[in-house]
Amino acid sequence: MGIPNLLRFMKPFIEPVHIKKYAGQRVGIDAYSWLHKGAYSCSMELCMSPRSAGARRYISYFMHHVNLLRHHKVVPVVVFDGGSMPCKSATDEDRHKKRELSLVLGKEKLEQGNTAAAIDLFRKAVQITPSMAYQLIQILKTENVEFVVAPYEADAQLAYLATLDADQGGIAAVITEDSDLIAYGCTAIIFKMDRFGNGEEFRMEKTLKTVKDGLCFQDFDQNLFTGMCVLAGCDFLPSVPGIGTKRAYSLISKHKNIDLYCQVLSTLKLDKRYSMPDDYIDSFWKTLAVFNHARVYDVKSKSLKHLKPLEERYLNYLAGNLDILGPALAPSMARAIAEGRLNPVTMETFDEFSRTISPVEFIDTSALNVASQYGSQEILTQESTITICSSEESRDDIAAFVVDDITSGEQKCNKGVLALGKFLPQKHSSPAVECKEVKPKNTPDNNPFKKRKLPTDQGKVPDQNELLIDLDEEEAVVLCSSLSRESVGPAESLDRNGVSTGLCWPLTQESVASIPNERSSKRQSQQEAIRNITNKNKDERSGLLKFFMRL
DNA sequence: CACTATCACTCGT
DNA sequence: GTGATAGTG
Repeated sequence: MGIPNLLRFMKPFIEPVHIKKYAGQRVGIDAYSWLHKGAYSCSMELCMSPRSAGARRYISYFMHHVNLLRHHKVVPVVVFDGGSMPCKSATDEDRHKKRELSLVLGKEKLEQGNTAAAIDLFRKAVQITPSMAYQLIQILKTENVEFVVAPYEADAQLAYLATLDADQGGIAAVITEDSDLIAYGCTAIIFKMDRFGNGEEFRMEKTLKTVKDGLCFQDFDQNLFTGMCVLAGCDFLPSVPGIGTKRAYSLISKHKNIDLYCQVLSTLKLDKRYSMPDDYIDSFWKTLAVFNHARVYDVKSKSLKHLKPLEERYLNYLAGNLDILGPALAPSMARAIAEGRLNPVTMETFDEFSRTISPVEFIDTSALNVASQYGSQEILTQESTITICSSEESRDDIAAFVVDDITSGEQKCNKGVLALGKFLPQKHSSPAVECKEVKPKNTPDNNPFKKRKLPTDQGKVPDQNELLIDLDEEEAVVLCSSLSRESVGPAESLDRNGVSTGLCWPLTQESVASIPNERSSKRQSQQEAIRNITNKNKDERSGLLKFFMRL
């Protein structure tokens, strides 16, 4: 991914940094890198049962890092990838095939009972899908975290934002794992940020000024620097075999101050050592054009723009074939994509039924995930249905682990058990069967109106260890606020052996309060109305559903 | 000899 | 992503 070896090559110019350096400033986040790392923790679930609550742990991972930034008074701006670039399709396909292969092999290993090998393969098989991004976006919205979906590459969008002033929506730095940001000429990049906020910082101006370890970019400008990156090979264009970062650097160094690369390239072409594809020079120019002028979304004008204004020489060169910078999009489309309403890959609106995660769920998983580390019980939540897999205790004893334990740092299990009796669903005689019938056939089973798996569910042997509790949002909020104490700061989370696994952020009262209250009553009327329209035709139903879903 | 390509291994989750 | 090593000009 990115430019091979570039980070290693740039090591002399990369320094340790802590995120608090950016306190009070806006910092861009390459969503893909955190989504990918987060997906590591639930790769098996994502592969085998993507609709399960466990398959959403990546969201907790992501929000943990968002909260880390907010804790240090850094304003996160999350940037998602949009559509894929035409010129990258070869690389994309390649990766996709490898993932599918891993998935098949992983399933095989699982059948053979080799779980360890299966998990390993599932990790290689995880894909970050637009749907995963969409689900995260719903959480970001409720948490008031700014985000934007890039029309194409998130990297280009981030590099663009880094050129803007903060009051214009700009960002002071970018957090990513992708060295492409360097090629895009991003001014400040934080790589390898861990869960404590420590990372490694690259600054472009500094790099272009400093001489270190025999490396000198003083005669480089941004364009030369990007040219070097392209020569070394990137996702859009593989390098000429035998050329890596070092030779790319020395090639550009030798020809420095020569504003055209043609000489560099013709030297390369004449060099018998290397076999350069005939169309390499052509591709090189196009690739350089992408890194300089890729299409990005401009929040202010709510339309597409170029990363850097198009220079005339590119205009001539590309001969009107600007699609390689990302095909143009109508402003309305670009906006719908940027705001997360339109799937940038399929260009279809996201199915409203697939908005799966209510703020309630996030709160629960955030607080309870940590809590669950104190005991063997697994706590799953899904929508406002809170699933608690517990031991054989009676209903009233079913306990959510209380966050108090964690925040006080005590390593006790089940201390401060919260009796859930009062939240039990008796008053919701809301029959599961009715809800099930209302559900349109093609709706993903993770929609808010999905079947409620009750222990008494017909046709299914109830699992004695599984108890599902139906909460409406108001109740859930009460539950959550008692779980997450007021003004809880980051707390250390410990594993079963008492070893620190990092910090956690149970949501604060403030955060809980930010959930609009009217939602709960709306939701009740929703459910009621839905039940009443069981017999109406599908169109009418889906229209009504859509109406009620507009929260 | 310097460099790239490729492998196995590690980390965090 | 890193480090070790084999292969190359």
